[in-house]
Amino acid sequence: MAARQDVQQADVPAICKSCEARQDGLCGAFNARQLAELAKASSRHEVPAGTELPDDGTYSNLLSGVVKLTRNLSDGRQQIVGFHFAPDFLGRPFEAKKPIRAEALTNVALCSFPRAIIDRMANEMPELARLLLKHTLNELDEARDWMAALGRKTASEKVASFLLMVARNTDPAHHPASPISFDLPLTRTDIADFLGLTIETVSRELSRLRSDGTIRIVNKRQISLASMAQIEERCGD
Amino acid sequence: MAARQDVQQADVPAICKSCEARQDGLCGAFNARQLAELAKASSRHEVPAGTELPDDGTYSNLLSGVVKLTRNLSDGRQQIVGFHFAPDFLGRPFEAKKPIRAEALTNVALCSFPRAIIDRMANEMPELARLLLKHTLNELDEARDWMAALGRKTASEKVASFLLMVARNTDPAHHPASPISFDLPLTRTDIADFLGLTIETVSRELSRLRSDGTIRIVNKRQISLASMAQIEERCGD
DNA sequence: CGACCACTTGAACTATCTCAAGGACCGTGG
DNA sequence: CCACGGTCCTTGAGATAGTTCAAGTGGTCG
Repeated sequence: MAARQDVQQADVPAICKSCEARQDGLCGAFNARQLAELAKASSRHEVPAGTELPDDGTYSNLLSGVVKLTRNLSDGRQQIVGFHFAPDFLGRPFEAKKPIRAEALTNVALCSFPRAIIDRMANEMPELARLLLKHTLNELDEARDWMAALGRKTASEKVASFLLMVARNTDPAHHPASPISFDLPLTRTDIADFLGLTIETVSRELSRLRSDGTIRIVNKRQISLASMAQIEERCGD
Repeated sequence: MAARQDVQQADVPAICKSCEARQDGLCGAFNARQLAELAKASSRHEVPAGTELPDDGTYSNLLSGVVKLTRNLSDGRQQIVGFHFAPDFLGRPFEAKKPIRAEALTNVALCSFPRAIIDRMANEMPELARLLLKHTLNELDEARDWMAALGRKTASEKVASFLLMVARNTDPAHHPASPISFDLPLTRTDIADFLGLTIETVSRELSRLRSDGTIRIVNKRQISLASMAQIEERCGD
């Protein structure tokens, strides 16, 4: 077993060897042979912040950066319905009935595959199908968490919950009692569009959390928290 | 091809023959042999309105009735994060991180299977895995639609959108221009918990839609619409 | 330096909530 | 049959969280 692992390891394509997505992302499901096949069809590219990522039927590993997903009402009101942080996986087998736009919030690096390859592999590999399902269920759970936040939390709880989410994505293994600081990959407008608030309210609530001593605002985009646990108390759930 | 279909048809378990879920629900993916295997392990039962459906590791087809899914904040605030209408499919392979409660809103009939059987079949049948994924993606799209509604719609648009959703689930094939009437399977409290409003606001907005002439309130729980198209205009999207 | 952009802060406004009262319906028990 | 209490819903009046409008700060870039 250990030996077989080693052999496989040796055959892993060079481009995949250092790739984060092999551990936590989609590619963890593949063996060396499958990775080699995928690597042949994959293409790596980087896109600058602000670029819209067209829904062109490819699947991608998000190697670095942050992507937002938005739904728009007809008169221009906007709601961010989700984020992708590295090493998430983007793309889906079936079209959404109402369009959802994906846009890079930061510079983003992607490793993309044609849809057909993943779809075929999902047919052949139950564990890949299972992984895709698990991934989608996670997104569903997150969407439902935010439904509860949007429907039932106060502005202050929404902002705290948002900061906690970013902190968790910055360092998933962070100790709950120790301080942490991170850059917000979003403008106030994006935060407002995510939390269902106005930018003024977001700004005011951030100021309030600062005067509370719950957060420090280092540099508009850079926040530091005394601890995850402390902000968690403000989230209302 | 037609002949083979007939042979399969003949072997379909009696209990499945008249079942709605065979057409639109999960069981459409199975052939007669598979249905026979499933039917042996399945159990049909009915539960009265108000019953909590425990997350006991079974999967179920919802044969009739309506189920709500709720998330609660610690201080008792409640948000409904989704509904299941017949012939939806309930149950999931992986635990949610935060608990979600399912409760029957009306009397409900279920056809349940042990998780292990479905999970095994999903491993053996790529088209079942695909159906489960498609189903989950649909739920995700719906959750995101409601995120946009909760975050960005006015109270009046929320109520209109809710009525439209119920109307669509009552008769998915309904002509957009012709009148339709239906029973609300929810109390005002449930509607409020879904839309992130108070019951008073829900009541007032319903009254307003009635004086607008957009809806008729026949009997508190029974609503009739002049047309789907008309209510659609009030939804804001 | 000046213009611009993202952000903050203040003050007035408003959509929605809260609190309170009353109506309609329903089952229960006399 | 009616009286009773309970639940669900409606409506009104006042309170408030969050918005809107407006002014001002600070940083960045040409």
